[in-house]
Amino acid sequence: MDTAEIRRRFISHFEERDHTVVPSASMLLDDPNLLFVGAGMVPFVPYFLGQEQAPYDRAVSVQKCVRTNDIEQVGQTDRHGTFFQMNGNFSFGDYFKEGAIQHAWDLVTRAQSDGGYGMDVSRLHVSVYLDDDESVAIWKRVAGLDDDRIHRLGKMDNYWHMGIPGPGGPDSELFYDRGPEFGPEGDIEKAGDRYLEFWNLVFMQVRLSAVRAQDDFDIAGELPRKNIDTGMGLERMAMLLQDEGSIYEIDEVFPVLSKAAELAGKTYGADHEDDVRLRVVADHVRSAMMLIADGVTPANEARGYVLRRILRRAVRSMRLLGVEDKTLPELMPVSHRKMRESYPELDAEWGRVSQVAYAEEDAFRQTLRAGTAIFDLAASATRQRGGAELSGAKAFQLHDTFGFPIDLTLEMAAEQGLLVDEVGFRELMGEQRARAKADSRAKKGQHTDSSMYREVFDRMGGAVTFTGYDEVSSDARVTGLITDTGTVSSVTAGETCEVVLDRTPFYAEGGGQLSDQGIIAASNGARLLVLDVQSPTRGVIVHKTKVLDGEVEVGIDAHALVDVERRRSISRAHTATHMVHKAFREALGETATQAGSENAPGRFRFDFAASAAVPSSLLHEVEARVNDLVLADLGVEAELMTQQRARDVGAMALFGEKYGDQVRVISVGDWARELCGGTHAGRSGQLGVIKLLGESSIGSGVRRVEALVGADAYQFLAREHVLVSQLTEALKVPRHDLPERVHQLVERLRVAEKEIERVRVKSFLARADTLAAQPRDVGGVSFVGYVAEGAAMSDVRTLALDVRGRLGTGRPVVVAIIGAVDGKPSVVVAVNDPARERGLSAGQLVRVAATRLGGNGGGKDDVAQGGGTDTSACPEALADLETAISQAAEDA
RNA sequence: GGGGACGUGGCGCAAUUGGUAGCGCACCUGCUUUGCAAGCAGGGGGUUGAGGGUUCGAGUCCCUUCGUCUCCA
Repeated sequence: MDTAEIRRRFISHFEERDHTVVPSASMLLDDPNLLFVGAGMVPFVPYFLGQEQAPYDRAVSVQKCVRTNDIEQVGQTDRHGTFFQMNGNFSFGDYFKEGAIQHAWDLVTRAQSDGGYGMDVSRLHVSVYLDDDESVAIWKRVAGLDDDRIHRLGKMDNYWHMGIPGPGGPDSELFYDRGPEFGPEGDIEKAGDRYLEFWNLVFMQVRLSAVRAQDDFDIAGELPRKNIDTGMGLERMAMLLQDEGSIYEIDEVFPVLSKAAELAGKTYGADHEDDVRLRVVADHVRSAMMLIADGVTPANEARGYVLRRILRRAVRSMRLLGVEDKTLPELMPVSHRKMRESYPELDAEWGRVSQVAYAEEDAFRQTLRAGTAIFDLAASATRQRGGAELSGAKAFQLHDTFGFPIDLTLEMAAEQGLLVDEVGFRELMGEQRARAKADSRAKKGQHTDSSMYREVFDRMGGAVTFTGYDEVSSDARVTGLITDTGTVSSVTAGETCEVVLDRTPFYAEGGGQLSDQGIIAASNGARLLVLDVQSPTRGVIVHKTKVLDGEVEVGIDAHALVDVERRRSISRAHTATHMVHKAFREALGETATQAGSENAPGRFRFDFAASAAVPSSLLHEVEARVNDLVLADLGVEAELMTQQRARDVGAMALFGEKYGDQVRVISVGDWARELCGGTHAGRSGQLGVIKLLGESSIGSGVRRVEALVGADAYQFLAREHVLVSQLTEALKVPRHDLPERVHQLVERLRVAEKEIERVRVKSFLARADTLAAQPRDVGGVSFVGYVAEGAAMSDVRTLALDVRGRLGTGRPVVVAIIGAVDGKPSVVVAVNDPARERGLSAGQLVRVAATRLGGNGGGKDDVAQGGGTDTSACPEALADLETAISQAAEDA
């Protein structure tokens, strides 16, 4: 049974049993604590935590997941993958243990001809939590299992919680006995390879008040509504039903492995190390493809970094298999062909996905080239020293600074007959890790503590109502006050504090739109100035305020009043952003998706995916297009609809990013539709005018345009107009001749300045002849000392060298020229070879002169320069030089 | 978020303890030649990423900032 069929059967099994089919959420849920969705239940967490009311009692999903904690394990075992799919059925206060076990057992054991998985009952085992007699009884009754097939395990194995105070409960797992060839009969939790766990049923029934460790927590009481959360690893199931040895050999993955083996000229199964590499390639290529499809781009931090690492590990593994040519263009299409049935959106995104992946391979090859050069240097230096081992520090530097992977360093060193100090390398890696960990701990203490928001949330007994789509002022009640010290009951004038209201018209910063500002007026006359509005956790909107006057306490009634001008101005920018987004997609193709934006009063930034700089002609095209549509005065509508319907009407979005049923779609006429939670203008005509200011790069593959809208755009254009008028007046040419005229002027000025410089140097050097004609004899040394007023350092130097040249090398010569600009003297001393042989050094002599000038100097033996601060001392400086020369002559 | 490295003509790179910013390729002009990266002569092109500081003097040392590459979280 192929993987797509397994997922189909899973979904229809539960759909037939009244479960709502929920599409997979994006792996990028907007939770700052989560890199990626790493379990099937993650999108449902707000329901389990009671933060939101689930819109259904029963749900079924197949969730895309990525886990990279044990990325080093990939390929080493049979069942570790970075990307995997979690089949899950969920009950929110509906059926409990009996239902969950019943549904699971039925699907697993029902005949394949009857829509089930048809697994061999004699091979199935289950585990339950130690004292969960209830589950044991159900398993016996429903499945008819004997005691020897039901294993009671402890908290480490069979108790579930989220690691934080909240819901928890025992769980029950289903195992499949793969047979004696995978190990001896025995404890199912120990013999990892023989008994494979493939389905975990979690019975959420208690509330935990404290969690100290997996097996150390306090139970506060029963949950009022008990929930079911299950997870069946789709890849593991496929591996069992297809009777393959590992998840890398199932129908969705193996073709990539096979293609990689073909490219490398290897036979899978022939060599353990090669096998591991092939598995890594097969796994990583698929993970990377799915991540990019969800909107991740390679970067040096957070999610982007994880993707980069996955892609580079794939390329690197191919290299270790002996393939140095580009490999992703060969491999990723294979993965695409296998995954498109379950993920049709891959087809629409394929252009962008492949482009991003291939570009990253190119970037990595560039890094490897640079790293190889540095490695070669280090290797030859090591050999020259007579060493046989590359130091750990060097290996670490290659890795840390130049991104050169350690396994490649090892491989290349081996080729050159060198060892690598791996122990030293790992120590340094450990130090780096410790540094980063210590840092993130230090940061966590002060910032990410959201417990006080949760406290306020619990007290409210529900989410804050956002009224801002319909009104800009609302009556509300103060439900929470938070200051630096935590939650407080009141604040007074002058204090800054965070205010939570039960309902608010204030838009919290999000979706690229900046927050509203305004006033909150309490019923007792106190007023608060709202500076910023954020939503630190789902369901809570926090106003960052300064108390202007009076005293505010929790529970008081208040009137929240948004600064309307600012709101309108921001809304115009937001609508303009949508229009520009759509226009870019028209002009550049659907790959030009939004990568971020900022909507501020009167201006906006729009970042989007593009492989190269956008030509200015295209910018003009986009600008003209959106301004046409501003004039067309299209209506702007907001509408709630299902995800499916949003997709049908062609709304732009990364689908699956929200798990909720309803999404909000903003339409500009019939032209642009986009998922959006922001506020907008009523009609496009209200935007007035949109002016794009320019385009730039903000990272590989991402471009940014900045633009003005409305009054700000008009003012900008008006200022530009004035500027041009001033220029035409000053240059006395028609407007359209301005560029040519300026170009001419600049060119003529350049030529003229060059000519002046040439003449100036020539006339300055004219005196060299005179100076060279009358050197003074100082103790047998021909000495020329001269003060050139107004001459800068470079002129002084040229003159000194010129004069020295004219005096030849027939006798000792010392030339000293002093110039002065802006009251600062500079001096150059030039000495010829015969003079140097007599022990005269330009460096020493210049110090004598420069010291007298109130400064210092230095240089080489033949030419040296210095400077000072006292122009009036020039004659004395020359006199001192003469003394020093005659002194030296006497000593010699 | 925390480290490391690097920012110098269009591109690739140099520049001794701080002491006139150079080289190759590309470009322009002329000559020579016209068979696979042609030669010769001449020439143009730089606020050394930006901003401060130290110094007589900063590409070089110090601080701030921006950007690129990279590792760790």
